[in-house]
Amino acid sequence: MNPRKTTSLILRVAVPAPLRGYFDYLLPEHLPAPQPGARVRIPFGRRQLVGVVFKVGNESEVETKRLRPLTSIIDDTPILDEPMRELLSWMASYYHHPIGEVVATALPVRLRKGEAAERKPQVVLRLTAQGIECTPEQFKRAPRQGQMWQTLLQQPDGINIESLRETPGYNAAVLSRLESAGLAERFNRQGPAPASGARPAPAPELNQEQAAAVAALSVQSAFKCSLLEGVTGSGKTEVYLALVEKVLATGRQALVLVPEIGLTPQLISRFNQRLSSRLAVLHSGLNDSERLDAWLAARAGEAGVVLGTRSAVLTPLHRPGLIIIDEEHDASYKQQDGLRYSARDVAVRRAQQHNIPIILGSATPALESLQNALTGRYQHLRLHSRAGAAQKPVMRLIDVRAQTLTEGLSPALVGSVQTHLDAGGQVLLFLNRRGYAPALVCHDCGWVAPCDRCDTGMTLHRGGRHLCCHHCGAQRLPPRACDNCGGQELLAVGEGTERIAAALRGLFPGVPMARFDRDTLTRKGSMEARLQEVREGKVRLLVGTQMLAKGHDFPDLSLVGVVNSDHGLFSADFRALERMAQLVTQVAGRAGRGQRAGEVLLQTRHPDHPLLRLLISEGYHPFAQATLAEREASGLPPFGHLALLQAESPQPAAPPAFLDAAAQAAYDLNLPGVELWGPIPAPMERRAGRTRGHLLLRAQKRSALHQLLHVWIPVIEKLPLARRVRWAIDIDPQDLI
DNA sequence: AGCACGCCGACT
DNA sequence: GTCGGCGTGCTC
Repeated sequence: MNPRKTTSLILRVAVPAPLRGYFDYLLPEHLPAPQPGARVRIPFGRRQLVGVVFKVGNESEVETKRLRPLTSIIDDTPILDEPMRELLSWMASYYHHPIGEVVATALPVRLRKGEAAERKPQVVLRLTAQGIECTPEQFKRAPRQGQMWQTLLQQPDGINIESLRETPGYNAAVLSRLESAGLAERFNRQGPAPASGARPAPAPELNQEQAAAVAALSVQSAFKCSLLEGVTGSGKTEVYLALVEKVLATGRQALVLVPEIGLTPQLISRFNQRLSSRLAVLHSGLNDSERLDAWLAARAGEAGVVLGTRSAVLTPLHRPGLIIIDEEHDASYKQQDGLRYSARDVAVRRAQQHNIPIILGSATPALESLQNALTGRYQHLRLHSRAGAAQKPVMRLIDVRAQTLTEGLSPALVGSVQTHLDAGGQVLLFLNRRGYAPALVCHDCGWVAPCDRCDTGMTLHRGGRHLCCHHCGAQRLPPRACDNCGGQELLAVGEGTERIAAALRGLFPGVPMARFDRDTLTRKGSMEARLQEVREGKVRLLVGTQMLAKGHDFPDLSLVGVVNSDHGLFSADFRALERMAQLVTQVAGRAGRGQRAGEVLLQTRHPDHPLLRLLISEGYHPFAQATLAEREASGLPPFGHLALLQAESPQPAAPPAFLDAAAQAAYDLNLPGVELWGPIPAPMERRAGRTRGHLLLRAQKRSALHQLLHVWIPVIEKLPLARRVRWAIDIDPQDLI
């Protein structure tokens, strides 16, 4: 079709709808031409939506008479700059996702709704001249006013009312008394708070390896991807801080991404204390206006450092200078619904676009990243030694096959726990399974209490008095008798953290213990409080799931016991073993970070598994290299590329029918270089009342895969069966479940 | 996704 | 008689 030209301007707009492609609009004569990157209000069907202009021109594929005029222009300056628009269109084409939805995920909610891209004025309280001249004696009979006065006296530029509310001893009445006495006043401040003036804390001296890494990385200013592979405790964060410092000194910004679980108040305050520049923190706890504020501060360049989780990769930067991805292997960088992007991969693309260096850091790199480092595509830097006096922990396997277990614990493990407790150490037992027991089983016939809506059994909680499905959240009371044979003897089989904790209470009475899992840590901040108790030594025994595996420093922890190391050894998901090795290595890294030598014991029923043995005796890196060889032999990532078409529906017949039609459509396209694996039922076929199916696509060359997807997806979309299922395409899928 | 249109079952 | 069920079509 020939593009049609018109005399009036035509705007190509990304519209927030699950439809592929841009939509064109006419510019009404009374309006000035908006800049690319500006938001506009547009009529869409019977609705008014907020879209972003991507192109201003005079041609369209659509007949001019079918084009509608836009309603109004929201921004007179672009809200998304050119590199960001390019990144977003790259994401739309790479992840085969509608551009309008990609753009929407990059915008804070308030901007999505069309609100002005302005920082809301902050209400600030400061002392008046009269207030500054006060003396402590004047507050003798009003101690709470005195306390507030002291606080304000230390901040001559004033304190944001919002943050004042969170300071200890805040009281609205006290505040208004200071104001009515003319000692304090409120005013509105637009824009950034002046720098605190506090001097950053001095950097500790780097060891030789850290210094070498900093030296190697800080000479780069153009695009270069580096893998910083440093064992747990080797002090990667110090390397990051030194590099961020250097980037800040050149007047540029650093973007630092951390896993969801790693963005702790501890980490934030460490960055705050060590860096002179303002820090913008982006995490899930922010409300809409805080998020907009951080976003705008980053875009304006007021924040020198942007620290955030996955979605922070799309934060606009005024003068980008460096990107760091900490724990780059972490699964939380991959979004699992909607736009299924990998923040790590998007970050690499972004660094390339800005022509700036990017650093991927991990003790247990993803095999994809490791392979890139081994082939020389990435610069490979390694930190072998632990910082300070810490030593490498000793790892051993415990064969539990011929042992009598007490609630899943072997005599050898229990004995070691006792030894370490006697020696004054702390002990952590790790088990990646919460609840009391993973199954309720009939002693007579072997029936397992199932979830009604999923193909799985229910987990027992509260000492066995409650059943809960970990996949759909369904809850009910345990049956009194077997549904199958009526047998009265129902047994709790297997162990969860709750049961291990109960067992330890019996085995080590009087030893203070804490359990860390989603069931015991519901409130925000309760994790921090409990961790503080651990650091103070008030807790000697720790039981927990993977939320304990990462990032936390426990100087007195001397023994880590992995209750069950066999998760992932024989899984349907080819990545399960890699993830298990990462988790085991991470949790093992908690031991022996202080002066004590650490010991790590892993209970297993497969002590002869070659890769498990390799991991225990040689460590993660040799394990990863051996696993890479296996992947190469089978053509799996990183030696081949995958895309996954998923479908689900409450009607069991719909997903396979749709996937069959989709597979047929792919064969009909007759494009070479792509293998179709399936359709097959998903490993857990029914989940939350929906039946799920998979069609996996594999190609040796990424380009072949994307060529197929490019023509195939528009065909799938129009399949009549597509309306009967919920379907999604996942590029570079992480979880095949 | 939304939203409207359109054609068949049980009810104020 | 109509209120409303969800199949189908459309959005520059």
